[in-house]
Amino acid sequence: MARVPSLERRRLLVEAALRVIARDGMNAATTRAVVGEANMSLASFHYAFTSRDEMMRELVAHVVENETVAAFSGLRLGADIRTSIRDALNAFFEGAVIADPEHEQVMFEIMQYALRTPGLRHLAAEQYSRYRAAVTELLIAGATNAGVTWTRPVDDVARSVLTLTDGLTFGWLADRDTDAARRVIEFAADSLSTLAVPAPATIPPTAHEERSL
Amino acid sequence: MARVPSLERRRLLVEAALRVIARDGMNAATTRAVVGEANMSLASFHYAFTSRDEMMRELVAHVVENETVAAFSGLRLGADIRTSIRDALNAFFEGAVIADPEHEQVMFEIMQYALRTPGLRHLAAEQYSRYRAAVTELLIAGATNAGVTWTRPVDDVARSVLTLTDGLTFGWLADRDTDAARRVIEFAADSLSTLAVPAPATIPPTAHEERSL
DNA sequence: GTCTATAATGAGATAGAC
DNA sequence: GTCTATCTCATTATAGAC
Repeated sequence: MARVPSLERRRLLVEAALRVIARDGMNAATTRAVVGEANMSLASFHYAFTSRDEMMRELVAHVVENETVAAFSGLRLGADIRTSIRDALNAFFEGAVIADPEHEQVMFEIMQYALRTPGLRHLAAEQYSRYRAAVTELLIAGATNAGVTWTRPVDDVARSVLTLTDGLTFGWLADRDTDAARRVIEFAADSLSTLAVPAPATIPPTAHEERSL
Repeated sequence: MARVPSLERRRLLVEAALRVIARDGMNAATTRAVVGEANMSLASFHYAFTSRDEMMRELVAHVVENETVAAFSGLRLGADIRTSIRDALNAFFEGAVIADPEHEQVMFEIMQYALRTPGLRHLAAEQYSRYRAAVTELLIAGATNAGVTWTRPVDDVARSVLTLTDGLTFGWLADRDTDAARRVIEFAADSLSTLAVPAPATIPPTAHEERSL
């Protein structure tokens, strides 16, 4: 592989590493396995990165930066909040968890690697925070569509959503009981929809109220 | 260390390995690190186990066999189901997660190791099933105490409990936001208590009903 | 800029003395 | 049964030829 710019090489190596990790786990992502997956020489690796640690740091940062909950994009929001939540949870479960279990497992493993690696702990928190932000956007859109408002701070609701989806994913990875997972989704949709109430008719602030600030 | 029976040695090594894993993670549990922790020679290790893999298998099996949700034992169940659930979740969170985060992280890591290791996948499912069984017992006791019954199969309720506790633990490990976790616990207690309804007065089966079977 | 060859380290496992 | 010494192998990293 001749004349590949170094930055491009770094990207190719990180992506190869992610494939190796998805296939065989974090431990299997040795430098040799990664360069093999990328069809590069060992020397090319050390030309692009000074060490395996440096590549792993970049890999974690890359995931934190680029990972989004793809299953949620293009979701059609219904008029009923309970249905919207249920559809979104099902889209996540069928489109992300069942369709690509390795990917979800990799996300768990990378999170744990970050938690175990000095200097990378903050990236775990950052990744979790990004997930929450993505869910928050969805919750706001869904509530607007359904004409409801959340009875608790939307970031708290988002954390409850993530609590449920993480636990759901983890449990399914453990025993692959798809039917049981679907029943948990119904429970989750019921629970989350109790946090929404019909929105009051939108009242523009009166002149008085505006002045009082 | 003289004249220690081999079975005892195996146990000592597995326990040493668990300490190493809690301190430094699964990858750090090399045979050398483990025998160092156990104050044994490398040769003693290979006298007790034929290989590191064999020890890891035994370690996973040991955890599956012996791990219980210690925080739940000695829990006082109240008359109100919502309060019982809330107390139990708080006992778990304060007594297990916050008091010993490494231990919870080890459980996640061992689960993942089992999922990644051919021949050990079934142990992941078994561990999850044991957890469910433990929670099921608690749910039955709690419902009896509070004079309620569950509106869904109690195993489904148990899975929902585990979904919430796993997700809660995972989220807290990610960003250590204890206040946010406490708010999730309130949400979880609310949600789970909607699955209970007052029990009908206990009616002993009539002679007719008994004969009809 | 890229690759071959190899150094340096640390891993799991084993032979054989005691 | 136990320990010392050693073997073999895979890993990360580097030096130097092209």
